[in-house]
Amino acid sequence: MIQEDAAKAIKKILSVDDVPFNVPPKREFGDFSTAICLSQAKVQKRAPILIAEEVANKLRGVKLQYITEINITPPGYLNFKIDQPRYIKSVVDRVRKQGAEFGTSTVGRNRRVLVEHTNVNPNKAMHIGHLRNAIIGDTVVRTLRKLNYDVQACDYIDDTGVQVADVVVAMLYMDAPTYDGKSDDFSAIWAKYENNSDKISFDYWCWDIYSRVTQAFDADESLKARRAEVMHLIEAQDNPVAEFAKEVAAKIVHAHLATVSRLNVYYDLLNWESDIFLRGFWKTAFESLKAAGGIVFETQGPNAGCWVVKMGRGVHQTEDGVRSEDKVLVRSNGIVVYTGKDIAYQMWKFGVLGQDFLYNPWGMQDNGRQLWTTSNEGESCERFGRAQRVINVIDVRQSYLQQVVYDCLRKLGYTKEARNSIHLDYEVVVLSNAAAAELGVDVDAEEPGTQAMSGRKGVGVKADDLLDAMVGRLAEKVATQQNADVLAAAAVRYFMSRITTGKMIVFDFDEALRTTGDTGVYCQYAHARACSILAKAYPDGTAAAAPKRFAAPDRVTIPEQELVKKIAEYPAILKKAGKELSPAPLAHYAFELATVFTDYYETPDPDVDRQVPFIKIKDPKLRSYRLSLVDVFRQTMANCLDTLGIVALERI
RNA sequence: GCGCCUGUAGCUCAGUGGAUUAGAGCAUCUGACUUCGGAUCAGAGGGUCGGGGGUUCGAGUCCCUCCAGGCGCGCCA
Repeated sequence: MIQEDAAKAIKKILSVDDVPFNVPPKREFGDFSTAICLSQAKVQKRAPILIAEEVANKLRGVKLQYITEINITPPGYLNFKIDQPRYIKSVVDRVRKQGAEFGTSTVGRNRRVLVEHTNVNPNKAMHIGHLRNAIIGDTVVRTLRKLNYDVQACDYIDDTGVQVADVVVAMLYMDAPTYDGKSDDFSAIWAKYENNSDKISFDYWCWDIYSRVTQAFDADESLKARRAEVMHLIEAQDNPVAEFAKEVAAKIVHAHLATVSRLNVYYDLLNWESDIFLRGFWKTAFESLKAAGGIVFETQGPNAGCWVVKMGRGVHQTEDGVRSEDKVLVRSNGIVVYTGKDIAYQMWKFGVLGQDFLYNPWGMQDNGRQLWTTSNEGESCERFGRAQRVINVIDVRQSYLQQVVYDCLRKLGYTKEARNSIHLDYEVVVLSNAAAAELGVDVDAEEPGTQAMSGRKGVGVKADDLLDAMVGRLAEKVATQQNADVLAAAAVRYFMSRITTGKMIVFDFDEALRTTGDTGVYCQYAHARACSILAKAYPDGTAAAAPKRFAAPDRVTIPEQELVKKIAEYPAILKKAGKELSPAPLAHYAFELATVFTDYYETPDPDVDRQVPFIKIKDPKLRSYRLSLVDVFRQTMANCLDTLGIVALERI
C-alpha cells in the first residue's frame, strides 16, 4: 500500500515497469528504500546520484501518503521515511476491518484451477513421504483460494494398479484360508484381518502384508503367477475379485482420508483410475493422438509393435546398443501404459477430452465440505474438470513422465493447455540412518547417510505414527486432548512446510518432534499468548472485544514499528506463496511474525528502564494502543496459520 | 553418457541482483526483573556461501567450468 504509492510515482518519473524496494541497513537512512536509480544509470548513462537527486526532487513535489521524508545516500539510493503514527493507524484499521480476509486478494480473478495431490496407492498406510505431498498440495489449494482462484482439490486413486493387486494377492492367497478362485463370498478372507492378533487398523495390516507378499514373490513362483492372474481380473473388472479389490481400495482410501483429516487436509473430488478405464477415456485420447499424428506405430527396432510418442533423440545407437528415448504408450500386447491413461486424464482436467466422469457424493468432511467421487453409476455434473490451469503435485522422480503428458497435449494442438500444465515437483522424504535404525533397518546409526523409504520393504515412518508420537510428546503441557491433536498437526505441517520443495527432507525423529525454536509450536504459542493477554485485558469478552476505534499513537517505539511492518507484509507473502506454489514462504513468515511479536511483548519500549505489562498500563490511550497491536498480530497470525492449514489455538 | 535437483555455521535450514559486519533455529556455554503464558527471552563462540573463472558500479543470488551427493533416462507406476 504505502510502497505502492511511491512505486507508482517513481514508475511515472522514470518510465520503468517495476520498482523493487528493500530495507536500508541503517534505520537513520529511512524505513524503506530503492536502488532503482543505480540500475537506471546504465540506461541513462548518467551518474546514479544525479538521477536520484532528480527523482527525489520530483517526488517531493508529489503528495505521497505517509511519507514524511525522502533522502539520498551514495551511490544513489532513494530512502523514504514514513509517518509512523499514521501508518500504524492505517495498518491496524485495515486488519481490523478485513479480519479473516486480511491478506487475501483478487489476483486469481476466479480462474479455475485444478490441484491434484496426495495420490497415494490405496494398498497400505500413508507414510511421511505421502504426507509431504498432501501438505504441499493442501497448502497450495488454501493459498490459491485466498487469492481468489476457483480451486478444485482432487485426489487420484490408482485402484487398478499393481500395488493394489499385490495386497489382494496377499489377502487371497498368502495365508490360509485361501480363496477358492470363484466364490463371491469373501467373509473368510476378511476374517483374517478382523481376527488379527494385534487389532491393528486395516491400513497398518496391509502395510505388513504388502511388504511380506512382495518378498514372497521372489521365492514363490505360484504366488507370483497369482499376481498376473489378479492383475488380469482387476483389468477385466466384471468379476468377484475385481469387486473385492475395489472394496479393499475403498477401505484404504477411508483410512487415508482419516489420516490426512488429522492434519486438516480435505478434497473436493476423488478420481478413481477404474473410472477412467470404465468410461473409456483412453480410447478417446488414443483416437485423437492417432488423428493428430502425435503417436506412431513402430514396425521395427526396439519398440516394434508399440505405439510410441517421439521424444528427444528417438531411437539411436549407443555404446550399449540401440536405445530409445521415445515413450511407449501402447505395449506390443495392446495394453496401454499408465502414462497413456494419464494423457487422457490430463485432457479431462482441461475439459478438452470431450468426455466426462459420472459423480456421486462420497460424504461430508470434518471441515463441512462435501466430498465427491467419480463413479461408474453416478450423475453428470459440470463443476469438475474444465480447468484453465492444472497443478499436479507429484514428486520429482516423475518429471520425465509428466513432460511426456504435457508434450502429448502440445502434439494434439492443445498448446495453451500444455502451457498451463504445471508439474509441482518436490523432492522426496528419506530417513536419516538414525531414524532408519530406530525402525529396525540394519544400518549404522552413527554413520551419516540416508535410507530411502520403501513400501515394498515395509520401511518407512507411518503418518499416523508420527502424529501419535508428537501428541505423546505434547500431552503433558497441554490443556486438553483436542489441543494436543491440533498442536501436533501444527508441528507436523510446519515441519514439512518450512523446507523448500526442491530440497530433500532427511527425516530425523529428534528434529521432527522438536517443540522449541523454529517450529509450529512456537507460532501457536505466540498466538495463544496474544489471545491470553487480550482475554485478561478485556475479561468481559473475548479477543473480539478489543477496542474498535483506534487512535494513532503520539510516539512509536522500534518494536512497535517492526511488528506493524511485519504484519503489513502478509498480503505480499501470500501472493509470493501463490506465485511460487510453495508453503515455505508462509512458514518462514509465520515464524518471523511470531518472533517480532515476542520481541514486542518482551520489550515494547526499549527507552524505558522497566517494561510495564500491557494489561497494567495506566494511561488508557497507551494501553489501548498496545493491546490493539496485540489484537492485529493475533488476527494476522491466525490468518497465516489458516493458510498453512493450521488451526490457531487460543490457549494451549 | 545425457537431463534435472542439491551443496550457505558442528547439525537442520532461510536468503530467486542491492548497502560497512551473509541471517534463523538446534546443539554448546553464560545469564534473565517480585513475570500480560519460561514451549520464552538476552548474550557469547561458530562462515574460504563446494572450487575456479566471468558479467556488473554491485554476485550467496546471473553466465561458464570443474568437484561432490541425490534423482531420472522401462513394453513399471
